[in-house]
Amino acid sequence: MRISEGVEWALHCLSVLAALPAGATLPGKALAEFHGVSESYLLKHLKALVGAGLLESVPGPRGGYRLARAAAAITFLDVAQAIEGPEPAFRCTEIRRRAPFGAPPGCFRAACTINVTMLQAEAAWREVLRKRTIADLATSIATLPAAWLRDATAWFTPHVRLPGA
Amino acid sequence: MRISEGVEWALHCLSVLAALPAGATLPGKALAEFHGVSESYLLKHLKALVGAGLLESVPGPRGGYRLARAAAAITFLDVAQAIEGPEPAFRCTEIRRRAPFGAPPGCFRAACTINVTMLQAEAAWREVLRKRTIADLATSIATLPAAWLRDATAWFTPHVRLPGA
DNA sequence: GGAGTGATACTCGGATATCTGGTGTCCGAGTTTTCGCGG
DNA sequence: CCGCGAAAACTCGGACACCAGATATCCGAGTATCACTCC
Repeated sequence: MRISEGVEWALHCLSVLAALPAGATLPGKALAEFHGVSESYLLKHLKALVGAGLLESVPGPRGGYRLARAAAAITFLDVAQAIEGPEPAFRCTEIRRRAPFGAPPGCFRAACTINVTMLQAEAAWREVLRKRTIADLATSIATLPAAWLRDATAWFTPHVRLPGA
Repeated sequence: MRISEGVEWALHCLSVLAALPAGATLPGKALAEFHGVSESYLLKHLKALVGAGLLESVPGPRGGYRLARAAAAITFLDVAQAIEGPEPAFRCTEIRRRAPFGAPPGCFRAACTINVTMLQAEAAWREVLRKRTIADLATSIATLPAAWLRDATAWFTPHVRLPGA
């Protein structure tokens, strides 16, 4: 079991976008350079976020990405499912039905206990992620040293495209 | 994110072994045939369970596998970690440190909130699996139709090796 | 000086390679059984 | 009839291919900007 690092990238990018003025866009190139990752590959993940309705993309010069809705309305679960897909991690293949002798009809009408348990565990996992939003990340970023926040703001400013300008 | 189907196979095999008389062994060939899966590949997973201390293997004719401890003392979590490995599914790569401008020393002393949250979600996942044991599977199997249980017992009997015999 | 127009530069989007890890298979090491032989 | 021993059969264990999905990259479509020309 392994979670794609695209989830980590997406969460960091969303936290950056949440710190921008309302409506402002930031190109993927800036996001990639800031995080020290491949721009081309990051775009692949950002595209998934656009498809999931978490981001909006603006084409052309002065374009980029911006949040599609309020940061408080974007949960970690939304991001994880946008990147990893909605399917559960555990998929029951019903091997109990493959016994070499026949089974009476309706024998396995009840759901497989193994499957039920694994899905319960995943539900607990999702429940934790559903309670955390991108807005929570913004508050935690505010606790970083003021010097770093100033440097970060200075670095981002030339790349930010304000809506009215 | 995807859980190896080896976890499903292992859980089903353990539930079968838990239904045998105490100390009896069952060869991997019978387990594979019963579940309709590749014997060679199943052995790979059973070997992992032996390495994790959940199963004991007996070599030679009249050999096979048996539980290393009581079914009630083997949790779903033990099985999942034996197959998937102990590492967390989410691995923080600390991309926040890669900003193109320097960071003051000790700037990121606090743990990354993203990492903390993802690990909390995994902890919730593990907590559910820690509460379920192989013994729980045995009780759920008892609810299957009596006809099927009789057929299953009849099919397994020639393959079971009792400890004293 | 202002409007129109073309070229330009920059953006995202999709199609295409590469690579790691799970999946599947094979052959070898070890042990118990079994059969044959001798006493 | 009983004990001994070698061969055989069956088991697990580890090493070797194969394949799907994640990773990484490149090129093309689209749009706002900018410069230039003309009125």
